[in-house]
Amino acid sequence: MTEALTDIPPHAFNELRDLIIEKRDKLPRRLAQVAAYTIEFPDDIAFGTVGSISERAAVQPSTLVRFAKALGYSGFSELQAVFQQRLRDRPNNYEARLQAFDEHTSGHSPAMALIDGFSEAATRSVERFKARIKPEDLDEAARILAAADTIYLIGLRRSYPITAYLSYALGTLGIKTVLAGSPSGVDREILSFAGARDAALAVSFTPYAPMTVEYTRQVVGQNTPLVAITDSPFSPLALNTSVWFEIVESDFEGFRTLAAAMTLAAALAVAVAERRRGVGKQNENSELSGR
Amino acid sequence: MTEALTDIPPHAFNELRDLIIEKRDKLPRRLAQVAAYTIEFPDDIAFGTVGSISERAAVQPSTLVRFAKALGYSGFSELQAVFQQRLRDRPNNYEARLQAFDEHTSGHSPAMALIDGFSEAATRSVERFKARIKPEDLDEAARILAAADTIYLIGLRRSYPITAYLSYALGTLGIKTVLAGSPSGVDREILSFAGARDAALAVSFTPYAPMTVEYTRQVVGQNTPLVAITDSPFSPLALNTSVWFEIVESDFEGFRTLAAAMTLAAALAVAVAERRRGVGKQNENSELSGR
DNA sequence: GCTTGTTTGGAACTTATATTCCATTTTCCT
DNA sequence: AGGAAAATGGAATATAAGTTCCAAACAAGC
Repeated sequence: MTEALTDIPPHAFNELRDLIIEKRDKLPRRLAQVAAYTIEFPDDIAFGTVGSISERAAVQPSTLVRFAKALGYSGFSELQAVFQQRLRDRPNNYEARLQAFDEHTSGHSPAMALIDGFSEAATRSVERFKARIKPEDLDEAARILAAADTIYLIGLRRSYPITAYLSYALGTLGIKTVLAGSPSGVDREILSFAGARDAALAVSFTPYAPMTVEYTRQVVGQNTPLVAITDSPFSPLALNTSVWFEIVESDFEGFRTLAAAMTLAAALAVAVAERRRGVGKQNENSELSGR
Repeated sequence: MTEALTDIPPHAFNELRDLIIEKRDKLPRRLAQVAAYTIEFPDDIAFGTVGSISERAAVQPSTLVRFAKALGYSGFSELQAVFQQRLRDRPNNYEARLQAFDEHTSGHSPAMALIDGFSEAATRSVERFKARIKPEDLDEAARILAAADTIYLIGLRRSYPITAYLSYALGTLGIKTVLAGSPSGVDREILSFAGARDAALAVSFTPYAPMTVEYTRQVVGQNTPLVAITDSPFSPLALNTSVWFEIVESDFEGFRTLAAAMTLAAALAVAVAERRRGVGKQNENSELSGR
């Protein structure tokens, strides 16, 4: 019988492709025929039905199922999901054409230079952040914040959008936050309520806003655990801090974006929520179930 | 019965997209909802089943069939074929695919999975934004905002960090702004001062905060020029707007980042500042230069 | 050339998918 | 407000799909 020849079949298209090419010679005639067809017309595998594909590949429908099983999948649908995943969320024809259009109509305009510059700065910032972050820091920060009764968010000026976003994101996740630094301006009184059972998250970049530093000292003095997001190990926020993240944003024309800090904020919010929810379910990557 | 409104439905995705956008306003509520979903998640239409799509779009399966028929197709499958065709026979940007898969399979710890996921979402958002933006829109927006006496910034909830950032960035560039949507909450009175010589910038994403829509109507009613940042041509902000930007942020585990919107905000701030400086130099006795 | 194990074709079966239909709700007009 | 028309939700139905099964064909070893 044509049993599964593989332990775990690949999820990624590239691996599957390599597997098919490698197995090709060892497969019986009809299955090899299918293998060739899948390599030559991957789009057809992604969109067709067992009936339509088998017709075009000149085999029986059952042969397609056998082929999938020979590769270790439970059936044809599972194999097909890999071919579909390859086409999802990719830049498509429509967008590619738009892009081409934009590039040759006004690729050199001053406006486009700004867009390009800031886009590149954002992408670089995010990439560097990803490369440098220590996952255990994220875990630790999530632990601290998840254990907090209330999370006090401290951020002024350029950092304020970050804390504002965290306030929103954590709020939608059902986590209580207090946002300092808003134009209302009664921050010190608000922060005086922070205690050991709460936690604070402070964000500040060079040049550090004196208020942020002062507020941070205050809450630390009240024995409130602190998580900091800043841009240098020498930042005043990095001292007396339970855990801190270093975020260095690339700049363009002297302006720094917030892309990396925002990315960290989003990840942090979800990490906290997941931890609160208990260990919850692991992120199942079973988005492949379609059809 | 919802009869076919069209003679022959389009075969090409671009035509279909235009048709949907055009028809959108004339369609009943649920069908309009489907219209918005098809524009926002075309890949899902291409690959999903009636059941899965209807679930994610929060409508009944029958509504999808009705939608297809309202557009002139014989059924949903015929409509779906157009969405599939769009993804077929694409140019082989094989490198991009390889890269995407490598990134997708990298992270191992749950924390790193979050970082990777949001980083990828941020990068994708920025790339897509860069590909789709029309530089002349940026020029036009900069012209409007540079000519303004005061710039009124309207953004609530998820959009608030964007306007908060703009408030900071424009402020450091010496441009007068008023930020609505802050927790202080006296927005309507503040916005009532906006006039024809000012300008407003509104930011809102699905689900549109009713307050944002209301504020926007108010300032437009006061003849204040409006620049909007939103996520769909169907957004209430895209109507009655001098110029608007479409920002579609990729999501990860249902959470959207702000990377693309922030990038646009940064570019916009600098573009406005540059234009002001330029105008000031060119005609020094201009009434616009004063501030 | 016979036997054994594998492969293949095609029909039967089972699952799930798209579509239709109808009762109910909502909207719009008088 | 009252009534007609349109729209909606949800179950029922018909269709199509994927999968399994078995007999026939084939290949390999004795």
